[in-house]
Amino acid sequence: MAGGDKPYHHGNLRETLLETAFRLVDSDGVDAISMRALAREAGVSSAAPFRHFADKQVLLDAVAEEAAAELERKLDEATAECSDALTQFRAMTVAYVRFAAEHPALFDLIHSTESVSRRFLGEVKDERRLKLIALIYEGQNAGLIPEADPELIALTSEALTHGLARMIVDRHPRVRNLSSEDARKLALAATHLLQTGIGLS
Amino acid sequence: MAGGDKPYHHGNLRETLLETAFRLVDSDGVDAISMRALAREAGVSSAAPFRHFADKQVLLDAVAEEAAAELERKLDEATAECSDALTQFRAMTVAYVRFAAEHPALFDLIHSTESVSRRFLGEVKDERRLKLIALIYEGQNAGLIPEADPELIALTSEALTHGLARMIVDRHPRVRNLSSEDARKLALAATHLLQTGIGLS
DNA sequence: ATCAAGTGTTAGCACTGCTAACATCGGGAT
DNA sequence: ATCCCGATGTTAGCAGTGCTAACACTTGAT
Repeated sequence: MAGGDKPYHHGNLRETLLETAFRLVDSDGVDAISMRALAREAGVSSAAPFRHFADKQVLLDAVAEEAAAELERKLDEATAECSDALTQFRAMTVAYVRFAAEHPALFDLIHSTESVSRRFLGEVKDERRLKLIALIYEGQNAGLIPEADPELIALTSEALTHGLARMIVDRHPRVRNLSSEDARKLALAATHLLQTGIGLS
Repeated sequence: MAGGDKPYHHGNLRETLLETAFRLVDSDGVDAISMRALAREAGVSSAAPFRHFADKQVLLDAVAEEAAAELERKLDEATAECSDALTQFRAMTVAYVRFAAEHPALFDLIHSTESVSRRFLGEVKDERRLKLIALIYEGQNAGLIPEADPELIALTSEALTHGLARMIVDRHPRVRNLSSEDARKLALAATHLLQTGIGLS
């Protein structure tokens, strides 16, 4: 058999496109991808991708979803080995900032993709927020945390984490060119400071 | 004279393009602008804009610069009527978040434009950070603020502010569909919480 | 008056997202 | 076994994009 003759049907174009797009976004940013280029890369005609993704945005949504899942996995890994809730929270913050530092384009895509942002941040992260709020209640009952609205305290923590991550992604001068190890230290220091301030420790 | 005959030269194409682009980004987002559309809008041929802006990115840089200046103006206005440094800091935070809530696309553009981000955040905001750090030193000398690295404390405050703004721009579920009045309250509450925690008040 | 610089024009290239019409394959009902 | 139909591929082409080259007009300094 002359092995070179590829079959009429690709086999699993959808996943191939998704993986290629994921890699490309991660390395070169979201603007670097084009349907036609993806098609070429997969050795397929320029119209083929549209059999699997209604339009470019749908493809990007799918990539964002994948990226969100990856982030989620990293967060799970990070918290898995922590015993108490407080250390879990710290580990999560560090992992979040670290992901942003290591995959800025993916991080950006996740948050700029309306549908995914809604689903991921809405559903998945809600249980984490509930955990956090539970922890805050706990702390308040023990008299360790001031009697401010727990939702507000949770939101403040999230804002700090997201802000740190964003400053890195946006290449804010103060935080530019940080190794992910530096990012880790910074996240740890900032959250520690916040927690010390708020009274978590 | 038959008034309709427009002259060969537009007169001030550059500024017209800039203004139109600014308005369009603000209302419809950065993806809504195209050189050709801007040219049409200005009643000029599609190649004309390139006499004034080497490429699209340069045009966007200029818009971002304008937006950054606008933000700066808002921050100045906000702090102008405040006496003590602490109230100034709070007002600045509120104004920053408010700008993000009211002009998400411009806010986004500012931070995604490498050159402007470097200049604006690097130069202009540096003096504000110095002010903030001075305030923190003051607080530490008076024993009101724990002896953590002032730079770190300043960075933490900035991260919180930027994070809040970003959560709004990114339409994070928790802060979605916020009126700018709500944004004001939220920013105030969060910074107050942070300051209370850190010991600024 | 002339000439160079500045600013506009047209035409066109290479690329993009996307669609329509047609081709091919594979698997389930007959 | 055959038919056929849906899934998935193809080619051709439209409208739009950023950008460039070659040319035209205007204006101000010499």
